[in-house]
Amino acid sequence: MHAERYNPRESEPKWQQLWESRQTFQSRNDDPRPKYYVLEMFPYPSGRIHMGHVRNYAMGDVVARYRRAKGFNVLHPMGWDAFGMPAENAARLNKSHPGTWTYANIATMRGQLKSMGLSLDWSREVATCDPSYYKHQQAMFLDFLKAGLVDRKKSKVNWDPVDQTVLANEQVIDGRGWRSGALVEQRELTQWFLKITDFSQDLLDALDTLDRWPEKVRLMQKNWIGRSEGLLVRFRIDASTAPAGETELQVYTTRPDTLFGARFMAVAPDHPLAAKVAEGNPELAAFIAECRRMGTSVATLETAEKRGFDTGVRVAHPFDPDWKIPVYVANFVLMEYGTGAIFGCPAHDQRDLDFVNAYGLGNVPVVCPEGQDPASFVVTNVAYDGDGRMINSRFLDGMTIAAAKEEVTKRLEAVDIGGKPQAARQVNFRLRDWGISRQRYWGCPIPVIHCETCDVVPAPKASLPIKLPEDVQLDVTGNPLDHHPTWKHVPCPNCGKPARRETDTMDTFVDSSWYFARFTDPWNEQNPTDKAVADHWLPVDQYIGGIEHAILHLLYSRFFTRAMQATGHLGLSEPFKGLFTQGMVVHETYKGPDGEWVQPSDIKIEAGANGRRATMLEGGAEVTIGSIEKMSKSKRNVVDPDDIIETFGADTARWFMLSDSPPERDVIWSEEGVQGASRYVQQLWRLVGEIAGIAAPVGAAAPAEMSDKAVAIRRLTHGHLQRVQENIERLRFNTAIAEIRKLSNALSDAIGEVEEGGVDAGLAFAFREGGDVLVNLFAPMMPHLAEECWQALGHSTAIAEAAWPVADAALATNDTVTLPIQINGKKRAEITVDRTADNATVEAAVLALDSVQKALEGRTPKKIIVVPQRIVNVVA
RNA sequence: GCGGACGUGGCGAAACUGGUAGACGCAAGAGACUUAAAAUCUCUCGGGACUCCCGUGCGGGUUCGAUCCCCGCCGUCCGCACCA
Repeated sequence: MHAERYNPRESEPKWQQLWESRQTFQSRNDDPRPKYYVLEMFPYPSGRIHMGHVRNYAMGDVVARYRRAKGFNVLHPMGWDAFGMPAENAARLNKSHPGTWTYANIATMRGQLKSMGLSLDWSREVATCDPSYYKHQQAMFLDFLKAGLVDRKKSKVNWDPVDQTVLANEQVIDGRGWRSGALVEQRELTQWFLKITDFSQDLLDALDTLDRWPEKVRLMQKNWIGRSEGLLVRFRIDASTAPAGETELQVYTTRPDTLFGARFMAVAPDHPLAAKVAEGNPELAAFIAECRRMGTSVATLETAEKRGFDTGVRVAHPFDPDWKIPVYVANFVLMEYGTGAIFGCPAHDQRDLDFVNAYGLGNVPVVCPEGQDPASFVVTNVAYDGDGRMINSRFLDGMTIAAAKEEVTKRLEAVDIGGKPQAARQVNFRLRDWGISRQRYWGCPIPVIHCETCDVVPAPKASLPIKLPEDVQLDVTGNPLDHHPTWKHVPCPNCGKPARRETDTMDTFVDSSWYFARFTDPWNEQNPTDKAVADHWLPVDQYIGGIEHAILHLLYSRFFTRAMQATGHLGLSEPFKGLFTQGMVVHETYKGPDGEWVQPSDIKIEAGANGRRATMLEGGAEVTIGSIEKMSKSKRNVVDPDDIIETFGADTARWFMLSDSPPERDVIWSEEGVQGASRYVQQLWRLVGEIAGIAAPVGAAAPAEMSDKAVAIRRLTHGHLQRVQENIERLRFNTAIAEIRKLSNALSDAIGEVEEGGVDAGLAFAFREGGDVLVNLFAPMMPHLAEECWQALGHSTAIAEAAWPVADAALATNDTVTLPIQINGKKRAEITVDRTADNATVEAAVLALDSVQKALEGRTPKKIIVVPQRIVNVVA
């Protein structure tokens, strides 16, 4: 007997157990069916899952279940991005071990994810903090080292004073650490680098092949890589002003055409020439020191005024040995980009203009906009960086910018100074190598040994994994590994003398740069991957995660895949074929009587014709409803997925997450919305019960004769089936859900109409088909309810193992179409014609209509436009 | 400053990228059932001077026809930011 209400609390665990016992979602590497790899960005085991996870994994699960039903061998794994600072902080607070905290969190969150009913292959679960995982990461580091993809160098690094560690450029957001939010300082340290810049050009070029990535992400990566084409120009230093041993100054420019507009040269405060001059010039030394102080944080740099210091050094203009140009040290020149030196052309560069205006150096425009009189064209406060013709530039005058660039380049390439041309074309990238050294305990140890005799020695592969010590003292300043009494002391693998281990660990972004490959063969003890297996599964067909990883994780993973290809671990260079970046989960904020943030579960909202009003559940005090913001602990506008699953069931939570907004946009979590979803769950349950009562038996053949009514139901069924399918494939979950609701509404209406008259064989068949299709359609979103309904409809196997229904194209389209008729662009009538009717027939039929003749008011149509199966427009 | 996206009812949105603007839902209102409430069911729901007209941020343009294409504004959000 069909129960009146569907009870998710009873049903959901029941079906989860069935799937688990039948290993429904385990995928085999030797399955001959076509593969489909669905992956959601794996979570950091922070303690509990949040609504963002629910949204992310609900989307991935729809794709996985849909593809499985479509006959693909689906890989849908889950793991844990388990190294990182929070574990260390928590362990220090609780006086325990980061691993204890991490594994406890993993256990909790695994349970939560399981309660969501996700179709995951848990047999492939990995945690990056496990030696069985990081062992392979260490092995790959050694492979990369051997292949020349690793560098160790002293460099200026971003130092996070709160986390007490180094950050990569990508991890500094607006001058602050991405995790701690602390103002980042600059420090000189010797660091390990992965040579991502070896692949700058390829990482840029291959963006064009990622046609299933969001345009926005591709553009962000393009800008981040920051390619520019320019010219390296050597300026001769005037001998009488040159510091000892200095003969030339090399600059990089993308505007060699503006060379005749040069007013000054500028070098970075860290430039060797600046240091040379400063040796005998205390004032300059002081200026450089001040620049360094200012430059400790990126944030202060942004607002700083342009300042400079004349070194007294003069260089000769490349095209005029008598033209001497002063060399400044300037605070706005970066040592890290180009050569750390520029030539300043103030008329056509805003920074240079600001600089000359501060120091009274003047400017000469050399590019004149089209239509401007060259004689009267002047630049005062706004530099001109647009197109135009060359002026005041001797042999370049009259040329376009492009022609002038080419001319200058050719001439200077032909000049020989000391056996080398005076200028060379050069491509520059903004992208820096990836500094991966972190001065933390809870990360993957870098597998090298420092020996006084042999210098840096790679750890032998047989010694891997180099495990973190269990007994660690975390309440020390600096790196706990470095402070460990014994861990770092090892004999040199080369000469056997006492040596010490590298105590820095790897950036946790290294861990997440290859986990997608590990999932393909997570049991492999010998190697990070089995190349053949990895090449079979990869690339990931659909990757889903937050936009916040547009650069960091996604760029690192693209690099890592290339590095793994270069070292023989993979046979491909792009890891993610399809990428989808989902929006955040946001929620209203509430403030109590004293202006304090109040959490949603503590208030009551009443809605009436005059709007909504909120009060405290306890005491009834007035609550102010505030703006809608990303769920965050600080604003207390969080909703716990556990509470929702407990109250409404996982299906309701999943359905609401998918239904309310387009997936790439933010979704507003609301109590009303969840209740709407919950109501729909019950509605479906009742509808399926009614259908089960009148439907033909499972597997019944279609009768030869069917009433119009039955055919109409079949048409609806197949039409909606086709559209839901299309929408899921395009990841348009919200519109897929709208189509499902249309089908259930239609079936419900149809039942209401036939009840009195009884059901003939045709109708019984149509309802059997409609009910089955309906349940299949919502099964990817609400898998537990679907199993229960599937059973209620008389099926004895699980719907999770059922094939997707096949849409009958003939039924999905009607024989006739109803066309709107416009008179002069305004809709005036409608006409129903045969789908295949030709334009002449349609025209005649339209003109024969009374309503059309009336609207024409006796005018003769000038033109009739018939767009087949769309519209008719009569122009009078 | 540079680059990009977006702007549609009270709200979330849809419109197969040039073809009936507002599907599907949320909220609200009216009614039915009920002693009552919840649940459920039915109806209304962009605006107006309501057989018609106006409406997709604003002002123009192209077109038989524009939410969609072009030009110019306004606003919101995001990314990068002395990158030479």
